[in-house]
Amino acid sequence: MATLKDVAQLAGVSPRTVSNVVNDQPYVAAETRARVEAALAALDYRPNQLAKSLRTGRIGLLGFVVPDLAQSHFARLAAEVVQAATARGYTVAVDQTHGDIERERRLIQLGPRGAMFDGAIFHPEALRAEDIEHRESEFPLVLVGERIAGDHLDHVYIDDRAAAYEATKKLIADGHRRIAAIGLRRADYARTAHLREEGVRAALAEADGVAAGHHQYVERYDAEDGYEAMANLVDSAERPDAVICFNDMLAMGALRRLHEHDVDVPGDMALVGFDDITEASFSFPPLTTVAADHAQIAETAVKALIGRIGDPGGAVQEYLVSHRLVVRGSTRG
Amino acid sequence: MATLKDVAQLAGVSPRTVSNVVNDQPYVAAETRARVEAALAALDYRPNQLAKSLRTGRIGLLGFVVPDLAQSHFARLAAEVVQAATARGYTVAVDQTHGDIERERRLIQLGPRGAMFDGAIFHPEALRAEDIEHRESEFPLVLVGERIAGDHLDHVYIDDRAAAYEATKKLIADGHRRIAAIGLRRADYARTAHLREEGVRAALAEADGVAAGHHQYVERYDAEDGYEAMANLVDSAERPDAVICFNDMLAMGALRRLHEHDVDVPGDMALVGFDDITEASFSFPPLTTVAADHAQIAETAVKALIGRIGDPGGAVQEYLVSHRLVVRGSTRG
DNA sequence: CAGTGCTCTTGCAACGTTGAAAGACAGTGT
DNA sequence: ACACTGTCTTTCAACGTTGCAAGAGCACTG
Repeated sequence: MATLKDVAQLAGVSPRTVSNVVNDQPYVAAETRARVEAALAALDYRPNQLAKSLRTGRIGLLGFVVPDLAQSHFARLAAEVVQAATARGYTVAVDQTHGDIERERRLIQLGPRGAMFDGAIFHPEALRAEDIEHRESEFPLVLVGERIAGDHLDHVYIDDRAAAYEATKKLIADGHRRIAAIGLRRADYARTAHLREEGVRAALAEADGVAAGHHQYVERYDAEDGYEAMANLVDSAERPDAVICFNDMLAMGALRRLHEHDVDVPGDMALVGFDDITEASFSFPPLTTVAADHAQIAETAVKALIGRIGDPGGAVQEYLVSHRLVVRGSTRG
Repeated sequence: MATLKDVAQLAGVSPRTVSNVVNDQPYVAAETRARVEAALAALDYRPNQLAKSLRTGRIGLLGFVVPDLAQSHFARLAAEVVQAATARGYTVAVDQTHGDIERERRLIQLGPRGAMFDGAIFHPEALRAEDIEHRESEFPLVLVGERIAGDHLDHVYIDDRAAAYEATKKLIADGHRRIAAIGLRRADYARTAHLREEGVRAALAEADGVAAGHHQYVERYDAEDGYEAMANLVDSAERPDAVICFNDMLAMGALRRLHEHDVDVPGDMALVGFDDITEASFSFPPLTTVAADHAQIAETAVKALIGRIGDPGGAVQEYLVSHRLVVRGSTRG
């Protein structure tokens, strides 16, 4: 692998001049530039990014850390983050925590992998507010997803309360009269779940003649949990005629249970999810769901992170990203 | 950020000794080690990976390059690759080509991002055999997916021909008598498609009284294409009673078309896909599909790549990974 | 008591790049 | 002839680490 020195020798100039040519500095004589460029081509010179980074302090690498890349919500986010980062000259390294709280704590403190990154975008799963409050590191970090950070870290989020409120309103408008939610959490750090719950309750409280079903608590947020939760509802004496699931995987599981019980969706029961994962549009019926704008989240997070890298001391910011209800076959209308 | 030098000064030893402590070298006196460790803790020393890499030549970073991370097949692969690489002390950087052939060509030659990686795992989309034959770079690269490399690059693949053969055999065994395929490609570089086609034809040729349906050519491999292709089959005079789609997204699109035409699956028509993406288990009915072992592919590719990094000149190898038919509701039996 | 071997520690240079600043040269004005 | 300006080029050191080789101290050997 040719270095600046090799090229310099071949072209008969100093390494510094070669560097100037490579980096398009002014004040290089046309004749010299030509000679150097010939040498560059002859040796097939490619700059050593490592050495460059060591010298300049900028690595051009962003971390993107999620619980599990295989979950389509995170995969789509990752795709958009890579896109947005690439457009700005950064490469993205991915890491998975699998919800391991120790790993997440370490990450918050150190940044991923001994901070071989300029900064990171992090979607925590198990982390709590207090973990973030005690953060000492200066490592540039932007949080996505759960809104647990208080005022301590930059954060990109959607208005979960409003989204749940709107989804519930729509079910009421469609004529449903008993509405349950699947996906509540008891733990007080599960902010997102609580906000969605609030939204649902607010909408129900405003409506006349609409009852709340037996809201279902779950441990994880996967299809299995949705399948189990729906078991409690489908044969209940007070079976709801509409159910809001706090993510799409829960809804997928719930839907499977409904199929097995020959419950017509949305005739007998309407179903709404959250996240708009790709599975949602291929279920039968396709799922009505609250879609955050993945591209906008990614774009915002990357921009925020790069801004933070450039200004480590600046004021912490929150970024609100829009959402919308994607109406498909699992609801009427 | 504290450096070896700072720690050395505080501990009253040379930087080299601190390095020895950090890297657990033998021949450090217990007393010295203790003093250095105290200093390390006091200054919260963390090694600069960049400097280390510059010196040692090993970066600890693997590239993983796919057409589009949002596609669940690639997302799952990515998740497993990250897992396997992490277990071996490597970090994974992800890049997307979106099927851009120029980008893929560049990648084959240079490695991603000016080779700021130790090596890369690459799932090409548009690349052809001749692009690889003319490769000059020594950059450690392992291919996954399309088997286009000939003997020029390490490659991890499944036996597509056998997989398609087995799937077709199963349909025949289930009593289907007219079997069509969706997903054929005209271009001669689309090896995977051709192999699957061969497998289907071989199984059909062996069977008595089983006809081939009108095999469908497609441009891309997405739901839209499957939806369109099925339009040609569903109302045809010679409607097949079973269809093999060369990936799951094609099958998803086909399934949607069947729903719209009120065709019972699998009663009136059975459906088989390839890849076992998560969507496949949540469609209605859930999709029977050929599943490659993602974990095994990832594990094999990472191992192969790390091996290649350690031995750039070694003989090129091919790795065959197992597959199996996941039988779900879209087929009988 | 020189020679040998063992443990522990250090100094130096190097990885490939760039920032800072000085040097070389030609042209211009006085 | 001299200072000054502007263009072009180079020198030097530094980023933080580790490989190499040598040095220091000590005990044991013959």
